[in-house]
Amino acid sequence: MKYMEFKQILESSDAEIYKEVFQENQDNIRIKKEKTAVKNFQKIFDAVFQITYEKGFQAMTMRDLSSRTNMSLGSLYAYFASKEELLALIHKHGSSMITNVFEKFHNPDDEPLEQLRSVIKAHLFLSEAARPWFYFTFMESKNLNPEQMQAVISMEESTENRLVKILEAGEEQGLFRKTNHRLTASIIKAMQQDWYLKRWKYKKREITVDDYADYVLEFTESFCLNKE
Amino acid sequence: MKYMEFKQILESSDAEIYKEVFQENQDNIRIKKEKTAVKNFQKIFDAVFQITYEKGFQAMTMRDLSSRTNMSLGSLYAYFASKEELLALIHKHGSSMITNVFEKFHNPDDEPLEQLRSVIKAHLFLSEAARPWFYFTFMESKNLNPEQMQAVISMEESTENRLVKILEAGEEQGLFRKTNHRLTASIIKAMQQDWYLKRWKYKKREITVDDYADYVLEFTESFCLNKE
DNA sequence: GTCTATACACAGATAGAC
DNA sequence: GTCTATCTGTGTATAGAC
Repeated sequence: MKYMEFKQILESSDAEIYKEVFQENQDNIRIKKEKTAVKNFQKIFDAVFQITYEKGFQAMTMRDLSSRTNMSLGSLYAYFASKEELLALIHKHGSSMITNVFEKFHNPDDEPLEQLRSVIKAHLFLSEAARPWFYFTFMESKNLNPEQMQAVISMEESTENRLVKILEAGEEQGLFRKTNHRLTASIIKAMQQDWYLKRWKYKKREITVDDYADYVLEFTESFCLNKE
Repeated sequence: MKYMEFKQILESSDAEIYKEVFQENQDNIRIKKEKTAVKNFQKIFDAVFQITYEKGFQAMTMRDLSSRTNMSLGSLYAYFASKEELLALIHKHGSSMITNVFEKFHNPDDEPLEQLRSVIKAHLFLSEAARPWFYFTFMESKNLNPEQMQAVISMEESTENRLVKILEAGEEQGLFRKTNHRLTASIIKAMQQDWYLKRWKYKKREITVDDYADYVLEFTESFCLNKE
Protein backbone atom coordinates (compact mmCIF):
# COMPACT_ATOMS: atom_id res chain seq x y z
CA MET A 1 0.00 0.00 0.00
CA LYS A 2 1.11 3.54 -0.72
CA TYR A 3 0.49 6.52 1.52
CA MET A 4 -2.05 8.03 -0.88
CA GLU A 5 -4.36 5.05 -0.58
CA PHE A 6 -3.97 4.97 3.14
CA LYS A 7 -4.84 8.59 3.48
CA GLN A 8 -7.98 8.29 1.43
CA ILE A 9 -9.25 5.46 3.58
CA LEU A 10 -8.49 7.55 6.63
CA GLU A 11 -9.78 10.87 5.37
CA SER A 12 -13.43 10.19 5.96
CA SER A 13 -12.88 9.71 9.65
CA ASP A 14 -11.02 12.99 10.16
CA ALA A 15 -14.13 15.16 10.34
CA GLU A 16 -15.76 12.68 12.68
CA ILE A 17 -13.08 13.18 15.28
CA TYR A 18 -14.05 16.70 16.15
CA LYS A 19 -17.68 15.70 16.39
CA GLU A 20 -16.59 13.15 18.94
CA VAL A 21 -14.66 15.76 20.88
CA PHE A 22 -17.77 17.90 21.02
CA GLN A 23 -20.18 15.13 21.89
CA GLU A 24 -18.06 13.63 24.62
CA ASN A 25 -17.62 16.98 26.31
CA GLN A 26 -21.02 18.49 25.71
CA ASP A 27 -21.68 18.74 29.44
CA ASN A 28 -18.42 20.46 30.32
CA ILE A 29 -18.45 23.24 27.75
CA ARG A 30 -20.60 26.30 27.20
CA ILE A 31 -21.04 25.82 23.45
CA LYS A 32 -24.30 24.26 22.38
CA LYS A 33 -24.30 24.22 18.58
CA GLU A 34 -22.37 21.28 17.17
CA LYS A 35 -21.44 22.99 13.95
CA THR A 36 -19.81 25.93 15.72
CA ALA A 37 -18.08 23.70 18.21
CA VAL A 38 -16.62 21.37 15.58
CA LYS A 39 -15.33 24.24 13.48
CA ASN A 40 -13.68 25.95 16.42
CA PHE A 41 -12.25 22.85 18.06
CA GLN A 42 -10.49 22.16 14.81
CA LYS A 43 -9.18 25.70 14.69
CA ILE A 44 -8.05 25.56 18.31
CA PHE A 45 -6.35 22.18 18.04
CA ASP A 46 -4.50 23.20 14.89
CA ALA A 47 -3.29 26.38 16.53
CA VAL A 48 -2.11 24.48 19.60
CA PHE A 49 -0.15 22.09 17.40
CA GLN A 50 1.46 24.96 15.55
CA ILE A 51 2.40 27.02 18.56
CA THR A 52 3.54 23.98 20.52
CA TYR A 53 5.73 22.94 17.64
CA GLU A 54 7.39 26.34 17.83
CA LYS A 55 7.81 26.77 21.57
CA GLY A 56 6.23 23.91 23.52
CA PHE A 57 2.91 23.68 25.34
CA GLN A 58 4.07 25.18 28.62
CA ALA A 59 5.51 28.19 26.86
CA MET A 60 2.34 28.73 24.85
CA THR A 61 0.23 31.36 26.59
CA MET A 62 -3.50 31.60 26.26
CA ARG A 63 -2.89 34.96 24.63
CA ASP A 64 -0.76 33.25 21.98
CA LEU A 65 -3.59 30.85 21.34
CA SER A 66 -6.07 33.69 21.28
CA SER A 67 -4.25 35.63 18.62
CA ARG A 68 -3.48 32.57 16.49
CA THR A 69 -7.13 31.48 16.45
CA ASN A 70 -8.53 35.00 16.22
CA MET A 71 -10.71 34.15 19.17
CA SER A 72 -10.77 36.12 22.40
CA LEU A 73 -9.61 34.70 25.71
CA GLY A 74 -13.20 34.63 26.91
CA SER A 75 -14.31 32.64 23.88
CA LEU A 76 -11.57 30.10 24.26
CA TYR A 77 -12.63 29.38 27.80
CA ALA A 78 -16.08 28.54 26.52
CA TYR A 79 -14.54 25.47 24.86
CA PHE A 80 -12.57 24.14 27.78
CA ALA A 81 -12.30 24.87 31.48
CA SER A 82 -8.54 25.25 31.74
CA LYS A 83 -5.32 24.96 29.83
CA GLU A 84 -4.78 21.62 31.48
CA GLU A 85 -8.15 20.38 30.28
CA LEU A 86 -7.27 21.46 26.77
CA LEU A 87 -4.19 19.27 26.97
CA ALA A 88 -6.28 16.35 28.17
CA LEU A 89 -8.75 16.90 25.35
CA ILE A 90 -6.08 16.80 22.69
CA HIS A 91 -4.46 13.80 24.22
CA LYS A 92 -7.64 11.78 24.52
CA HIS A 93 -8.86 12.65 21.07
CA GLY A 94 -5.69 11.41 19.38
CA SER A 95 -5.40 8.35 21.52
CA SER A 96 -8.78 6.98 20.52
CA MET A 97 -8.22 7.78 16.86
CA ILE A 98 -4.98 5.83 16.77
CA THR A 99 -6.33 2.73 18.41
CA ASN A 100 -9.13 2.69 15.86
CA VAL A 101 -6.82 2.93 12.91
CA PHE A 102 -4.59 0.11 14.07
CA GLU A 103 -7.52 -2.24 14.38
CA LYS A 104 -8.55 -1.31 10.87
CA PHE A 105 -5.25 -2.00 9.13
CA HIS A 106 -3.92 -5.06 10.88
CA ASN A 107 -5.24 -8.45 9.84
CA PRO A 108 -3.89 -11.22 12.10
CA ASP A 109 -4.81 -13.85 9.50
CA ASP A 110 -2.24 -12.66 6.96
CA GLU A 111 1.14 -14.31 6.53
CA PRO A 112 3.65 -13.01 9.13
CA LEU A 113 5.77 -11.20 6.56
CA GLU A 114 2.68 -9.55 5.15
CA GLN A 115 1.56 -8.60 8.65
CA LEU A 116 4.96 -7.18 9.49
CA ARG A 117 4.92 -5.03 6.40
CA SER A 118 1.41 -3.75 6.85
CA VAL A 119 1.85 -2.98 10.54
CA ILE A 120 5.07 -1.07 9.96
CA LYS A 121 3.53 0.86 7.11
CA ALA A 122 0.28 1.57 8.91
CA HIS A 123 2.20 3.05 11.83
CA LEU A 124 4.37 5.21 9.59
CA PHE A 125 1.47 6.36 7.46
CA LEU A 126 -0.62 7.16 10.46
CA SER A 127 2.18 9.13 12.06
CA GLU A 128 2.42 11.05 8.78
CA ALA A 129 -1.31 11.71 8.55
CA ALA A 130 -1.55 12.74 12.19
CA ARG A 131 1.98 14.03 12.60
CA PRO A 132 1.09 17.02 14.76
CA TRP A 133 -0.60 14.77 17.22
CA PHE A 134 2.25 12.24 17.36
CA TYR A 135 4.84 14.92 17.79
CA PHE A 136 2.76 16.69 20.39
CA THR A 137 2.19 13.56 22.42
CA PHE A 138 5.83 12.65 22.43
CA MET A 139 7.16 16.06 23.31
CA GLU A 140 4.48 17.09 25.76
CA SER A 141 4.01 13.80 27.57
CA LYS A 142 5.68 15.35 30.63
CA ASN A 143 2.69 17.59 31.12
CA LEU A 144 0.25 14.71 31.34
CA ASN A 145 -1.07 13.50 34.65
CA PRO A 146 0.00 10.01 35.80
CA GLU A 147 -3.12 8.35 34.45
CA GLN A 148 -2.74 9.87 31.00
CA MET A 149 0.97 9.12 31.08
CA GLN A 150 0.15 5.49 31.75
CA ALA A 151 -2.12 5.47 28.71
CA VAL A 152 0.74 6.66 26.51
CA ILE A 153 3.07 4.00 27.87
CA SER A 154 0.51 1.23 27.40
CA MET A 155 0.05 2.30 23.82
CA GLU A 156 3.80 2.18 23.24
CA GLU A 157 3.90 -1.28 24.74
CA SER A 158 0.88 -2.61 22.91
CA THR A 159 2.20 -1.60 19.49
CA GLU A 160 5.49 -3.21 20.43
CA ASN A 161 3.74 -6.38 21.54
CA ARG A 162 1.96 -6.52 18.24
CA LEU A 163 5.32 -6.58 16.47
CA VAL A 164 6.74 -9.18 18.85
CA LYS A 165 3.83 -11.52 18.17
CA ILE A 166 4.29 -11.23 14.44
CA LEU A 167 8.01 -11.95 14.73
CA GLU A 168 7.34 -14.96 16.92
CA ALA A 169 4.75 -16.33 14.53
CA GLY A 170 7.22 -15.87 11.67
CA GLU A 171 9.95 -17.66 13.55
CA GLU A 172 7.68 -20.61 14.24
CA GLN A 173 6.99 -20.93 10.55
CA GLY A 174 10.72 -20.82 9.82
CA LEU A 175 10.36 -17.55 7.94
CA PHE A 176 12.21 -15.36 10.42
CA ARG A 177 15.46 -15.92 12.21
CA LYS A 178 15.53 -16.66 15.90
CA THR A 179 16.45 -13.31 17.43
CA ASN A 180 15.58 -11.19 20.44
CA HIS A 181 12.18 -10.25 19.10
CA ARG A 182 11.46 -7.67 21.74
CA LEU A 183 14.65 -5.80 21.02
CA THR A 184 13.96 -6.05 17.30
CA ALA A 185 10.54 -4.58 17.90
CA SER A 186 12.03 -1.72 19.90
CA ILE A 187 14.37 -0.92 17.08
CA ILE A 188 11.58 -0.95 14.55
CA LYS A 189 9.70 1.48 16.74
CA ALA A 190 12.78 3.68 17.00
CA MET A 191 12.88 3.90 13.22
CA GLN A 192 9.20 4.69 13.03
CA GLN A 193 9.55 7.37 15.63
CA ASP A 194 12.33 9.13 13.80
CA TRP A 195 9.93 9.83 10.99
CA TYR A 196 7.80 12.22 13.00
CA LEU A 197 10.47 13.49 15.36
CA LYS A 198 12.88 14.53 12.61
CA ARG A 199 10.37 15.66 10.06
CA TRP A 200 12.45 18.73 9.11
CA LYS A 201 15.38 16.54 8.10
CA TYR A 202 13.45 14.26 5.79
CA LYS A 203 11.49 17.09 4.31
CA LYS A 204 14.66 18.98 3.47
CA ARG A 205 16.02 15.91 1.71
CA GLU A 206 12.76 15.29 -0.10
CA ILE A 207 12.34 11.83 1.33
CA THR A 208 8.67 10.85 1.19
CA VAL A 209 7.00 8.64 3.72
CA ASP A 210 6.77 5.94 1.04
CA ASP A 211 10.54 6.11 0.48
CA TYR A 212 11.13 5.92 4.17
CA ALA A 213 8.72 3.04 4.71
CA ASP A 214 10.40 0.99 2.00
CA TYR A 215 13.79 1.60 3.52
CA VAL A 216 12.67 0.64 7.00
CA LEU A 217 11.19 -2.56 5.60
CA GLU A 218 14.37 -3.38 3.70
CA PHE A 219 16.45 -2.75 6.79
CA THR A 220 14.19 -4.84 8.97
CA GLU A 221 13.79 -7.70 6.56
CA SER A 222 17.50 -8.00 5.92
CA PHE A 223 17.88 -8.60 9.64
CA CYS A 224 14.86 -10.77 10.32
CA LEU A 225 14.41 -12.98 7.28
CA ASN A 226 15.83 -16.46 7.32
CA LYS A 227 18.22 -16.64 4.40
CA GLU A 228 18.68 -20.35 4.03
CA MET B 1 35.24 -1.93 23.52
CA LYS B 2 32.85 -2.27 26.44
CA TYR B 3 31.12 0.61 28.19
CA MET B 4 33.22 0.22 31.33
CA GLU B 5 36.46 0.91 29.49
CA PHE B 6 34.93 3.82 27.69
CA LYS B 7 33.72 5.37 30.88
CA GLN B 8 37.08 5.14 32.56
CA ILE B 9 38.77 6.90 29.71
CA LEU B 10 36.12 9.57 29.88
CA GLU B 11 35.93 9.95 33.64
CA SER B 12 39.02 12.08 34.03
CA SER B 13 37.57 14.78 31.83
CA ASP B 14 34.30 15.05 33.76
CA ALA B 15 35.68 17.26 36.53
CA GLU B 16 37.40 19.45 33.98
CA ILE B 17 34.12 20.41 32.40
CA TYR B 18 32.87 22.45 35.29
CA LYS B 19 36.19 24.23 35.55
CA GLU B 20 35.68 25.22 31.96
CA VAL B 21 32.19 26.49 32.68
CA PHE B 22 33.57 28.64 35.46
CA GLN B 23 36.57 29.94 33.57
CA GLU B 24 34.67 30.82 30.43
CA ASN B 25 32.09 32.78 32.39
CA GLN B 26 34.28 34.32 35.03
CA ASP B 27 33.41 37.82 33.85
CA ASN B 28 29.66 37.33 33.86
CA ILE B 29 29.21 35.85 37.31
CA ARG B 30 29.63 37.14 40.83
CA ILE B 31 31.50 34.11 42.18
CA LYS B 32 35.25 34.49 42.39
CA LYS B 33 36.55 31.30 43.99
CA GLU B 34 36.95 28.49 41.48
CA LYS B 35 36.45 25.72 43.98
CA THR B 36 33.08 27.05 45.16
CA ALA B 37 31.94 27.77 41.65
CA VAL B 38 32.82 24.33 40.33
CA LYS B 39 31.09 22.57 43.20
CA ASN B 40 27.93 24.61 42.84
CA PHE B 41 27.75 24.56 39.07
CA GLN B 42 27.80 20.81 39.28
CA LYS B 43 25.03 20.86 41.87
CA ILE B 44 22.97 23.30 39.82
CA PHE B 45 23.34 21.44 36.54
CA ASP B 46 22.45 18.13 38.12
CA ALA B 47 19.36 19.63 39.69
CA VAL B 48 18.30 21.17 36.39
CA PHE B 49 18.65 17.82 34.65
CA GLN B 50 16.57 16.11 37.32
CA ILE B 51 13.78 18.64 37.44
CA THR B 52 13.69 19.03 33.68
CA TYR B 53 13.42 15.28 33.30
CA GLU B 54 10.37 15.40 35.53
CA LYS B 55 8.53 18.41 34.15
CA GLY B 56 10.53 20.19 31.45
CA PHE B 57 12.71 23.29 31.58
CA GLN B 58 9.93 25.81 31.05
CA ALA B 59 7.90 24.28 33.84
CA MET B 60 10.86 24.30 36.22
CA THR B 61 10.65 27.41 38.40
CA MET B 62 13.61 29.06 40.00
CA ARG B 63 12.04 28.14 43.31
CA ASP B 64 12.10 24.47 42.28
CA LEU B 65 15.76 24.83 41.49
CA SER B 66 16.38 26.65 44.73
CA SER B 67 14.87 23.94 46.89
CA ARG B 68 16.50 21.10 44.97
CA THR B 69 19.96 22.63 45.28
CA ASN B 70 19.44 23.92 48.81
CA MET B 71 20.59 27.30 47.58
CA SER B 72 18.56 30.48 47.88
CA LEU B 73 17.20 32.34 44.88
CA GLY B 74 19.70 35.10 45.52
CA SER B 75 22.61 32.68 45.49
CA LEU B 76 21.53 31.06 42.29
CA TYR B 77 21.53 34.38 40.51
CA ALA B 78 25.14 34.84 41.52
CA TYR B 79 25.98 31.97 39.12
CA PHE B 80 24.06 33.13 36.08
CA ALA B 81 22.21 36.25 35.05
CA SER B 82 18.91 34.69 34.01
CA LYS B 83 17.13 31.42 33.49
CA GLU B 84 17.78 31.80 29.80
CA GLU B 85 21.49 32.18 30.38
CA LEU B 86 21.46 29.05 32.51
CA LEU B 87 19.99 27.20 29.56
CA ALA B 88 22.69 28.56 27.29
CA LEU B 89 25.39 27.55 29.77
CA ILE B 90 24.17 23.97 29.94
CA HIS B 91 23.83 23.76 26.24
CA LYS B 92 27.27 25.11 25.47
CA HIS B 93 28.99 23.04 28.10
CA GLY B 94 27.67 19.76 26.73
CA SER B 95 28.21 20.72 23.14
CA SER B 96 31.93 21.22 23.53
CA MET B 97 32.33 18.07 25.59
CA ILE B 98 30.71 15.95 22.91
CA THR B 99 32.77 17.27 20.06
CA ASN B 100 35.91 16.50 22.07
CA VAL B 101 34.91 12.93 22.74
CA PHE B 102 34.14 12.17 19.13
CA GLU B 103 37.55 13.34 18.03
CA LYS B 104 39.09 11.11 20.66
CA PHE B 105 37.38 7.87 19.72
CA HIS B 106 37.22 7.97 15.95
CA ASN B 107 40.30 6.97 13.97
CA PRO B 108 39.81 7.57 10.24
CA ASP B 109 42.70 5.24 9.44
CA ASP B 110 40.93 2.11 10.69
CA GLU B 111 39.18 -0.29 8.36
CA PRO B 112 35.67 0.94 7.47
CA LEU B 113 33.93 -1.83 9.39
CA GLU B 114 36.06 -1.12 12.41
CA GLN B 115 35.32 2.59 12.08
CA LEU B 116 31.60 1.95 11.77
CA ARG B 117 31.63 -0.14 14.91
CA SER B 118 33.64 2.28 16.98
CA VAL B 119 31.67 5.34 15.89
CA ILE B 120 28.34 3.70 16.66
CA LYS B 121 29.60 2.50 20.01
CA ALA B 122 31.23 5.79 20.94
CA HIS B 123 27.99 7.62 20.29
CA LEU B 124 25.93 5.17 22.32
CA PHE B 125 28.42 5.07 25.17
CA LEU B 126 28.68 8.81 25.25
CA SER B 127 24.93 9.21 25.29
CA GLU B 128 24.89 6.80 28.23
CA ALA B 129 27.64 8.60 30.13
CA ALA B 130 26.09 12.01 29.51
CA ARG B 131 22.51 10.89 29.22
CA PRO B 132 20.99 13.82 31.13
CA TRP B 133 22.63 16.22 28.73
CA PHE B 134 21.54 14.33 25.60
CA TYR B 135 18.00 14.04 26.81
CA PHE B 136 17.93 17.65 27.87
CA THR B 137 19.24 18.92 24.56
CA PHE B 138 16.76 16.92 22.57
CA MET B 139 13.71 17.78 24.62
CA GLU B 140 14.51 21.39 25.33
CA SER B 141 15.91 22.40 21.96
CA LYS B 142 12.78 24.50 21.41
CA ASN B 143 13.92 26.90 24.08
CA LEU B 144 17.20 27.63 22.37
CA ASN B 145 17.73 30.79 20.39
CA PRO B 146 18.20 30.43 16.61
CA GLU B 147 21.98 30.45 16.85
CA GLN B 148 22.10 27.72 19.48
CA MET B 149 19.47 25.80 17.56
CA GLN B 150 21.68 25.93 14.51
CA ALA B 151 24.55 24.49 16.55
CA VAL B 152 22.42 21.52 17.52
CA ILE B 153 21.41 20.89 13.92
CA SER B 154 24.99 21.11 12.68
CA MET B 155 26.03 18.59 15.25
CA GLU B 156 23.28 16.21 14.15
CA GLU B 157 24.40 16.63 10.57
CA SER B 158 28.09 16.27 11.24
CA THR B 159 27.69 12.99 13.12
CA GLU B 160 25.53 11.79 10.28
CA ASN B 161 28.13 12.86 7.73
CA ARG B 162 30.74 10.92 9.62
CA LEU B 163 28.66 7.77 9.19
CA VAL B 164 28.02 8.47 5.52
CA LYS B 165 31.72 8.80 4.81
CA ILE B 166 32.47 5.50 6.50
CA LEU B 167 29.74 3.76 4.53
CA GLU B 168 31.03 5.22 1.28
CA ALA B 169 34.59 4.17 2.03
CA GLY B 170 33.36 0.67 2.81
CA GLU B 171 31.40 0.50 -0.41
CA GLU B 172 34.44 1.50 -2.44
CA GLN B 173 36.39 -1.32 -0.88
CA GLY B 174 33.60 -3.74 -1.72
CA LEU B 175 32.90 -4.40 1.94
CA PHE B 176 29.50 -2.72 2.11
CA ARG B 177 26.58 -2.97 -0.24
CA LYS B 178 25.65 -0.07 -2.46
CA THR B 179 22.75 1.54 -0.63
CA ASN B 180 21.38 4.96 0.16
CA HIS B 181 24.09 5.75 2.67
CA ARG B 182 22.51 8.90 3.96
CA LEU B 183 19.28 7.15 4.74
CA THR B 184 21.21 4.32 6.36
CA ALA B 185 23.02 6.85 8.50
CA SER B 186 19.72 8.45 9.53
CA ILE B 187 18.40 5.10 10.62
CA ILE B 188 21.52 4.35 12.61
CA LYS B 189 21.08 7.68 14.33
CA ALA B 190 17.46 6.88 15.04
CA MET B 191 18.53 3.70 16.81
CA GLN B 192 21.16 5.55 18.80
CA GLN B 193 18.67 8.15 19.82
CA ASP B 194 16.19 5.66 21.14
CA TRP B 195 18.73 4.66 23.74
CA TYR B 196 18.58 7.94 25.59
CA LEU B 197 15.01 8.88 24.75
CA LYS B 198 13.50 5.62 26.01
CA ARG B 199 15.80 4.97 28.89
CA TRP B 200 12.94 3.86 31.17
CA LYS B 201 12.01 1.08 28.76
CA TYR B 202 15.48 -0.43 28.50
CA LYS B 203 16.14 -0.07 32.15
CA LYS B 204 12.95 -1.89 33.03
CA ARG B 205 13.97 -4.73 30.75
CA GLU B 206 17.49 -4.79 32.11
CA ILE B 207 19.05 -4.18 28.73
CA THR B 208 22.53 -2.72 29.20
CA VAL B 209 24.11 -0.27 26.83
CA ASP B 210 26.52 -3.03 25.78
CA ASP B 211 23.62 -5.32 24.89
CA TYR B 212 21.98 -2.55 22.97
CA ALA B 213 25.16 -1.58 21.13
CA ASP B 214 25.74 -5.15 20.01
CA TYR B 215 22.21 -5.39 18.74
CA VAL B 216 22.40 -2.15 16.82
CA LEU B 217 25.64 -3.33 15.22
CA GLU B 218 24.13 -6.68 14.29
CA PHE B 219 21.12 -4.98 12.79
CA THR B 220 23.22 -2.51 10.87
CA GLU B 221 25.76 -5.00 9.63
CA SER B 222 23.16 -7.43 8.40
CA PHE B 223 21.89 -4.64 6.19
CA CYS B 224 25.17 -3.07 5.09
CA LEU B 225 27.63 -5.90 4.69
CA ASN B 226 28.20 -7.37 1.28
CA LYS B 227 27.35 -11.05 1.57
CA GLU B 228 28.95 -12.44 -1.55
C1' DG C 1 29.04 34.22 49.05
C1' DT C 2 24.60 33.49 50.83
C1' DC C 3 20.51 34.85 52.71
C1' DT C 4 15.50 37.13 53.18
C1' DA C 5 12.30 40.22 51.58
C1' DT C 6 10.27 42.35 47.86
C1' DA C 7 9.42 44.57 43.20
C1' DC C 8 7.32 43.86 38.99
C1' DA C 9 5.60 41.56 34.99
C1' DC C 10 2.82 38.37 33.05
C1' DA C 11 0.06 34.21 32.86
C1' DG C 12 -4.39 31.83 33.72
C1' DA C 13 -8.92 32.52 34.52
C1' DT C 14 -13.54 35.03 35.18
C1' DA C 15 -17.35 38.67 35.09
C1' DG C 16 -20.51 40.76 32.69
C1' DA C 17 -21.76 43.74 28.55
C1' DC C 18 -23.20 43.04 23.88
C1' DG D 1 -21.32 32.84 21.44
C1' DT D 2 -18.04 36.34 21.61
C1' DC D 3 -16.04 40.23 23.33
C1' DT D 4 -13.31 43.59 26.69
C1' DA D 5 -11.82 44.56 31.08
C1' DT D 6 -10.09 42.91 35.18
C1' DC D 7 -8.78 39.89 39.23
C1' DT D 8 -5.38 37.05 41.30
C1' DG D 9 -1.69 34.04 41.70
C1' DT D 10 2.88 32.91 40.55
C1' DG D 11 7.30 33.39 38.31
C1' DT D 12 11.63 35.90 37.35
C1' DA D 13 14.72 38.84 39.07
C1' DT D 14 16.87 42.31 42.35
C1' DA D 15 18.18 44.99 46.69
C1' DG D 16 20.46 45.03 50.52
C1' DA D 17 21.52 42.88 55.22
C1' DC D 18 24.67 39.60 57.14
